[in-house]
Amino acid sequence: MFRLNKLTDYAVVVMTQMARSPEPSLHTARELAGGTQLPPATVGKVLRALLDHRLVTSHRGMKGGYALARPAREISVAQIISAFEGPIGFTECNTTPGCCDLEPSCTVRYNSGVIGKALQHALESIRLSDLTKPMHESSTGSGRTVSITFGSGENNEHDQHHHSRPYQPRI
Amino acid sequence: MFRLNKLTDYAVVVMTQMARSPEPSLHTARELAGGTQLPPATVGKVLRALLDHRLVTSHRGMKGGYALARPAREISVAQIISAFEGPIGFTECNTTPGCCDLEPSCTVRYNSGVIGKALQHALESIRLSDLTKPMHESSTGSGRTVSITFGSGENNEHDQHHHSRPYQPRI
DNA sequence: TGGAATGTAGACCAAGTTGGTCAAGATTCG
DNA sequence: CGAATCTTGACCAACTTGGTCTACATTCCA
Repeated sequence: MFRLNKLTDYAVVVMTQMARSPEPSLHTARELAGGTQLPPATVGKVLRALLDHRLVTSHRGMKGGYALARPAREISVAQIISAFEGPIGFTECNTTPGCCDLEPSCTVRYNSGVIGKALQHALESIRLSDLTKPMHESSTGSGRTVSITFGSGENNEHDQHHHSRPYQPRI
Repeated sequence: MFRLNKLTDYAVVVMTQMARSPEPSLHTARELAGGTQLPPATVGKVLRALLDHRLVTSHRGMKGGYALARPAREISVAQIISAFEGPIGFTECNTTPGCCDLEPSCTVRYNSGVIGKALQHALESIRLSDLTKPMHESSTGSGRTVSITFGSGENNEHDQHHHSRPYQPRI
């Protein structure tokens, strides 16, 4: 496997469904369930979790519903995944420090930490607005490229500057 | 989470431990358990699974043990992961075709398939020989870079050529 | 003001997965 | 033969997962 949980998958699908409408629009859980062919109760559960992590906003009452908390191009896939699965990391040791007590064999653990960070950066660069249209298949200049660099372990806050707009999405 | 199972993690650790010795060397399960601080029975289970997937070879008897099936730089992290977790993919739909019946909302699924393939290519480029020494932290030219390109969906067998030696490991 | 439509909260559970142990057997070496 | 090792498979407690259900709170509108 090495794949997302279903609920996380649903979260991406549901949020993408919301992102299809022009920006500030309300969607009821039932409407989103219909549009995504998912069980309404499960969609409700997903939306509640998204609300807890401030990825959507909610409005109660008869004309209530959910809306994206931010514009679609400012919501990354990594943010949705972390909301459901906690910090992105290859191994338990990468996310909960102290669980493996600095064994000498842990160059592996260290390196998988580097790999995990690289994956996270890649997922951080993919935005909700990228998912509403199928990604292009041409392998020429029209494709977007994400560079994953190994060996930049400690320079993360330096990279952080790019996170608000790392690549110009081509909608 | 979005992380590997423990057994998969153990597999990487155990195989890296084997890769530390000069190339064709035998290791008993007990010795590997000692070197990695893992329960011997669990290491045995891991090695059996690795054997099923032809990632190690075994020699029975009193002077028996396990050895890497190929040189360490020809074994990728992706191969180890797939052995334990099946095909690498973001969602169930990406790996078991037909489970989601071509819903119109499935541009998401298609795109997550593209993402999954990109992750797989990145993991394919990381070899066992890269894990025996800690990866360098310099962010200059000495770091290795893996380019993940979106939009190259159908060019996989073209990329396959690189898999036997995609990047010159710097041991 | 009341009722309908919506979100909110949490309990609940069947089914599956995970990580680990154990025991009995097969193979090889000396 | 006997010791050391791999081989096979059963086994299980603990946890996770996905999904449902019930009861309640809030808002809108007639």
